[in-house]
Amino acid sequence: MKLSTKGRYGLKAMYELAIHIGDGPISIKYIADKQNIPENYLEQLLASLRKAKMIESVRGAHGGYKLLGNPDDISVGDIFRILEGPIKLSECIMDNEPDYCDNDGNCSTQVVWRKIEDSITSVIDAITLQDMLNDNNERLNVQMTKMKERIQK
Amino acid sequence: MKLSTKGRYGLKAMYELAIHIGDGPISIKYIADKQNIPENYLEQLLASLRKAKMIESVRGAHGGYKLLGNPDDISVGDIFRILEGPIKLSECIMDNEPDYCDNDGNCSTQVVWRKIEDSITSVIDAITLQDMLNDNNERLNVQMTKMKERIQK
DNA sequence: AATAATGTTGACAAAAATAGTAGGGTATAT
DNA sequence: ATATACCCTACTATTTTTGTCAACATTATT
Repeated sequence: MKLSTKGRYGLKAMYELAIHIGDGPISIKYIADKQNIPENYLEQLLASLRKAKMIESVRGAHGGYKLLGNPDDISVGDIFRILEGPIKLSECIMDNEPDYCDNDGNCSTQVVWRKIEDSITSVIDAITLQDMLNDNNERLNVQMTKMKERIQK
Repeated sequence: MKLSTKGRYGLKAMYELAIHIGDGPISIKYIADKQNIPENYLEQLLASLRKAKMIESVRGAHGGYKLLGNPDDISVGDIFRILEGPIKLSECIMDNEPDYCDNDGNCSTQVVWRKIEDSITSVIDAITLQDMLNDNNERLNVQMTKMKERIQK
């Protein structure tokens, strides 16, 4: 079980935009370089995010992308659902064939899938871009403190 | 984000074996029919589970498979890890290149992956085959009660 | 007005993973 | 013996993922 690059690249790109919020539009090229993502591929991901109104684009020279909305209001789940589709590990056959359910192990496994889905959903919906920025700041602070201590010796 | 058929088929098969625990060996064909899985494909999955000592096989006529161990001791996580590999949504570049970490958004996203992984792991390790059997019994009981009520009217 | 930087779009293609098939072998109950 | 059933390996088809490319549209700058 692993995540596709869409989700990974997408989150990195959005995080990069969150870092540079207020800096004017950020170009695809910059994000691609910084986060090591193929430029032309990233282009497609950003297109999806733009259509979903999560970012906006500025065309022409000095153009690029900006977050649409506050890092506090954008969750990892929002991004994933756009790029990876809904969190659905397995279809219930009942969805398509309402009259049929053999009830023989299928419902039992469905319960399992649903529990996993719910767990993933609650995690990704709880993390916002702002949370990621905060986490990173904290991590940097810890590093700083360690370095200072080492210098003082 | 979805699960591969390996995990889905595998869990169904193991559940089927759990239902028939104590009944003597259950054949691939029976499981395949019951759970609607291609027989030859299921064969491969069961081979993996056997090599992992989760089930044992009896060859020859009237042969088949049996759970090795108690439904209480077999978790969904155990099954998944055999069939789908480890729950690792993304590699940390540090794993391969210990000297390098650009620390620029990568660690921040890593934290996210890890949280999701942990959440999934804790769910699938908490559910055993016995839990699934119990859930199913409960579901059947509820249905029974409803039917009785309807008949009494 | 010309140019360069940048996003837009849609089609195409390579690579990898997934899912399934096939067939010849081996063991065992009857 | 024969039928049943697991064992193993190789192959193939399909789908998904991961890109690549090229022609185009928009805008800042000179």
